[in-house]
Amino acid sequence: MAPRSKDKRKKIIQAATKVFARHGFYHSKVSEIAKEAEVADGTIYLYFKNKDDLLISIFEESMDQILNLIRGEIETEPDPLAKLRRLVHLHMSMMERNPRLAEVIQVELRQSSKFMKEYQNVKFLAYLQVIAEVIEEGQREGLIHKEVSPAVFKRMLFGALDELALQWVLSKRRYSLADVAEQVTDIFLHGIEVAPSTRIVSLPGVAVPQA
Amino acid sequence: MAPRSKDKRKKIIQAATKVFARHGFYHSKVSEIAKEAEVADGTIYLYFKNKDDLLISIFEESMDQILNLIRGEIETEPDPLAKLRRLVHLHMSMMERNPRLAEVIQVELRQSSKFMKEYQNVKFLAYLQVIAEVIEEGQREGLIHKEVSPAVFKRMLFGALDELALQWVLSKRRYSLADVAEQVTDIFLHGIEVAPSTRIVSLPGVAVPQA
Amino acid sequence: MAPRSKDKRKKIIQAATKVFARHGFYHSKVSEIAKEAEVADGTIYLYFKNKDDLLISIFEESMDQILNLIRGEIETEPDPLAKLRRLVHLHMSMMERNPRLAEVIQVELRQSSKFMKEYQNVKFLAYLQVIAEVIEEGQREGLIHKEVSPAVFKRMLFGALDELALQWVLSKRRYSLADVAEQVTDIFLHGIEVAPSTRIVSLPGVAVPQA
Amino acid sequence: MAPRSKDKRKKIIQAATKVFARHGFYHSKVSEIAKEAEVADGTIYLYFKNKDDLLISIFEESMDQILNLIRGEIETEPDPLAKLRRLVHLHMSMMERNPRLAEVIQVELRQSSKFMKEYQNVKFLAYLQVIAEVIEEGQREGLIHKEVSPAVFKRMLFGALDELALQWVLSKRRYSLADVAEQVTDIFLHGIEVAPSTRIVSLPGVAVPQA
DNA sequence: GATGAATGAGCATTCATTCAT
DNA sequence: TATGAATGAATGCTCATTCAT
Repeated sequence: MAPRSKDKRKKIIQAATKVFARHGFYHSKVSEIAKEAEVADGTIYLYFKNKDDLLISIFEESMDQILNLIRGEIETEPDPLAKLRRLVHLHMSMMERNPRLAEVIQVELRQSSKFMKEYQNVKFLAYLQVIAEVIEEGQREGLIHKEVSPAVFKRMLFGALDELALQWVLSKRRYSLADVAEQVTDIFLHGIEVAPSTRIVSLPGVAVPQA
Repeated sequence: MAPRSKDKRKKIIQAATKVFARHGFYHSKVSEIAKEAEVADGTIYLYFKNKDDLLISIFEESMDQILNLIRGEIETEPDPLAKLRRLVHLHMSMMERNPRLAEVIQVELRQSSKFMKEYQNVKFLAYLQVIAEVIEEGQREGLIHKEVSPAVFKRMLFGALDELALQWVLSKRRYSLADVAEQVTDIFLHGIEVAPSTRIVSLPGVAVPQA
Repeated sequence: MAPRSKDKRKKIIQAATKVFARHGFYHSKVSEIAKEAEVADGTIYLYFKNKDDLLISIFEESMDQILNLIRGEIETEPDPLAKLRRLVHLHMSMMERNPRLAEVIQVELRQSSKFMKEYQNVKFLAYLQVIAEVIEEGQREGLIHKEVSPAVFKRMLFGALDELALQWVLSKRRYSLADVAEQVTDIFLHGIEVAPSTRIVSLPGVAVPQA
Repeated sequence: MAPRSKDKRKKIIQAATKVFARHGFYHSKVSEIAKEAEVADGTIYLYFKNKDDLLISIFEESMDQILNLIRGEIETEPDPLAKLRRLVHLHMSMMERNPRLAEVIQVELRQSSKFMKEYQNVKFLAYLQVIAEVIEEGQREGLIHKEVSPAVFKRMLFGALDELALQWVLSKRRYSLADVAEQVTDIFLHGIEVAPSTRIVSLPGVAVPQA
């Protein structure tokens, strides 16, 4: 029952990621995944319960890796604000380095969230929790406003990153996601509003110095 | 097109929204939509090219409505910041009032953006453009930082709203989205960081006044 | 939902009977049945729930016909013994006239009795019941021994007829089943034992008159 | 073949009998048989050509045993009629002692007779032949009517026994087959008809002595 | 001999779409 | 316009069998 090799499982996961990214989950054929992985159709079923399980496994294992990487990396940052900046940067650069995985996660996660309603996406929730914890830490240290709800913020941030990564994927990755990451952090940390005290009213016909 | 026909088309759109929300696009059967709309299976093909076209039409028409509503409503607001606040609020309350439509847009939009890569989702882009224009207006008026890229911001904001609405849909709508809208605006407008000048270091054992 | 024609259903039943007789239930392909019936594969599923249902329907409808025929025919017979003789004859001649149906019933009934354990084969039981009732009638009229259990006898008779019909089917129907029917009735009615009183002991070397 | 191998073959046969009885031939998996026999899947193919061969072997070997047993046992009986009675009794008690084997023979034999049309079921034919020989012997001795065709009778008897045993198996073996055996012999030996000379007409209102 | 991971042919069933009425 | 019976292409999954170890 225990399949012979770890390699084969990995090859199937990689092939499935590739194929799902190419055609989308529903339009992907198990036989194409098998061909891509250079195994027989039936072999896939030695490692995965069914096609759905394959998709779920891609998520779980990717999320697990991302989670571990991020947890390790942000630990070394000096304060919660720096951690947040680092987290955003890591998220985007991981997507940038694994565009096919990005595509699957971006495009299929929503779809799957439907058929995985019962399935508790533990890994994904853990990922969001990392964000929430950084916020809470920042609040305890007086660096982040107490009014900010960690539960709302974690989803806002993820949603923003997710949408930007999707756009990047769909645009055929023609620009740098890392640059985008900077802007995201700036906006979330400072907001977009010019503070009223420093505001300079722009009057028509009058040249104004730019901030 | 006779008025009678307009009704039928509308009934089909509504039935499809209901059914797509219930089962997701791929698991929805045309025959079930027909039954729900109280028309024959074949009748659907008199109004829509195929199943995909049905999904696209739901988007287009909903987006159109949302777009028109938002454009009209924000026009009356005094300044770009108020417009932004109003836009966020409208987005969320529309979702709140049309949960089934919300579900289709939230859950199926991503999926569809994949299989409809060629199809340019004009209405959706127009919606994003409204956001960008408000930002540009704010920047011209000196109310919004010049460094903020409207192109990036519009997707960040949409992504954040989208994710929060999805969460709300999946949570079976147990809380108020309108309340969430407030928090979103606050964070985007003010950021989450406590300004260094006003920062109060929290020292153990020393009671500190809260901001 | 209600399919257009009675004819189509009948054609499918006949095609299935043919194909099941040719290859056996498990080796028959739905697509071959469809081809034989000159309908599309999917059409079969408008009339039958699935492949099993097709087999069950063949049984039910055949049994129903046989049952009705037999009930009508034996009614006209003067006494229970004549009814029994007629019943056996009818059973065999029906098989003889519908060899393919015979093959399905003979060969697949047993197999199916396995997967139809839950399914109560009402028609078959009704058929057996007809036999039992004739026996009971004969016992009331003093024509049949009281010790004979109708419940046992009905299965004995059916088993005997069934086995003989099977053999006839498998032998490529090279002899007359009607003739066999006569022998069956004789044996069941008179037994095989020569009554002791009329017994003539056969002595070696002594010619004995044959009965 | 080493003694060790004989054991393994036997274990496989027994496991297969068990599994076939449980699920029927077509729904039984070779892997389940292997598990039941505590051998590897591949091992089965060292002893049997394929799954069909496994079924055939069960028949052949069981029939062989039954045949030898019956031949030995009936030899000691004084006359053909006693031999017949004994044969029926032995058949039923063997089934009663090996219900799983009974199930396979009863339920799967028919099915198999189909897909094994080429395969001549020599052992089964030999079994039937034993019956025929007893009849012929009885006819030579003047104990059995000359008109009875041994070829027809052997199948009638087998069919009756088979059907009764099947019914017993399907009824979850809730009654004694040995008792049934008695009735079968009585009916076949004496018939069911009350001899006209001894017939007592049952008149309403008149008490009649029961035979 | 024994193993069990790997193979891949095989097939029932679904459902979007058509078209005769 | 409207119908809905008929179509038939499309595919996930099973499991008997093989063969390298």
